[in-house]
Amino acid sequence: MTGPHTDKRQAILDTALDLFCERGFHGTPTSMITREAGVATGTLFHYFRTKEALIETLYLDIKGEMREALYAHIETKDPIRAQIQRICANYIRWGAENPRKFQFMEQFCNAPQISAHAHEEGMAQFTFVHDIVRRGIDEGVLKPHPLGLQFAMFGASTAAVVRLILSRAGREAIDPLMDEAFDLIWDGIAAPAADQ
Amino acid sequence: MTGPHTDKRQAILDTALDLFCERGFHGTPTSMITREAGVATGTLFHYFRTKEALIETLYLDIKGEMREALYAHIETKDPIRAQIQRICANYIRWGAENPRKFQFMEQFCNAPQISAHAHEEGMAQFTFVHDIVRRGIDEGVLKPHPLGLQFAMFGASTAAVVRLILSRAGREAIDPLMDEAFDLIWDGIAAPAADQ
DNA sequence: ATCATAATAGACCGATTAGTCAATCTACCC
DNA sequence: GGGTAGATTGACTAATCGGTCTATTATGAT
Repeated sequence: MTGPHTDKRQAILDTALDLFCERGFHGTPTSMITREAGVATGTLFHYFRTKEALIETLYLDIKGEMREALYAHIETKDPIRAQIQRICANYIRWGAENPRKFQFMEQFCNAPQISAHAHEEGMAQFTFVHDIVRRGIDEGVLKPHPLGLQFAMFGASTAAVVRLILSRAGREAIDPLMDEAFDLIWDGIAAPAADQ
Repeated sequence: MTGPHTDKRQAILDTALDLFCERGFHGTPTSMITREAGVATGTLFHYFRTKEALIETLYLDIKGEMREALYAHIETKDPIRAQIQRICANYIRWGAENPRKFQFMEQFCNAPQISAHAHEEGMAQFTFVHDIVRRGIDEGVLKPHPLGLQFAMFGASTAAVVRLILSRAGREAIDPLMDEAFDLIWDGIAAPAADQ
């Protein structure tokens, strides 16, 4: 799987991730990507038809990786609270361990440079979170507010915690902050009598 | 205040706001801005020294405007809960009524194209929110979590509500959603006994 | 009427861009 | 060793970019 083939392609993707984060899409010339990656300009366009195709591949790769991370150790049989806590912890840990990829998603998850089709495909990966929230509402564990509202607040709050952790960059352990954050989030979305 | 002077300068700012939102900073040529605004290239560089100066002016203008909106009808003597509800409502209404400006702030509030100095100056406008949250924690009305965590969650949740409203673009009244959203946010950050 | 200053215009310039292309290199099969 | 398909290269191009410059017009004070 790691031949001279995969190496250069991956070097281009890795370099592009860094540069797009730091300088934006149009702010990063393809010539800069290839120079930093140590390949020729032609090599980039051998693997990716256009610059847009490159960022779209990057976007879908990372979104898939993120989905895998969020989904880890989720047991459908567990109570809703435990499942949501798991997702929350998975998200925060993934973000803290992959700051570049987290930053990339924040910057480009609504960017016009990425086709609407890719945005849809990326979103579709997270229906399992939607389903869990819906079940929580149906079972009366979560407040009966609109699903979209609950989902949006849950996602936004968790992302905010990651941002906060990254801005303090390793100056404190993340585990206690993670638990405190879940308490805040849970109290917001859970029905009064149901939080254990 | 509205001479032929202010007109063209404002036309450039208005057009730049739209185009930067739709296409990003580097994705928007100055020539496109001037064409859409109906002025000559020279006129843009008469009012703004560089393209960066243009976006920085836009950024600080909007951030100031936003601060004014958030601060409206805040009475220091009111209870903390009422003040936070007011800010929350002000924010959501401003975002719903100024979708372009809201989108611009989301996209560029951490963008590298805007100087660190301008970012600082922009942030400094919102210390009054910080102060209210701190007072809430001191008085025991809000949970004793770290100020940064409380502040981040409050801001992120409110922004998420605006995003939700904008994505549904006028298909429902915003007032009920606004109240529901505040309930969620408040239950998350408030101390158990203190939500009234 | 005169003059100074600011507003406006758009042709123009050097630098930079995304993407091409013909040529070479590498790896592997027979 | 001969052949083939894919990987790799970097000089090259047509187009576009941010910004300059000079010229012209509008405004207003005296």
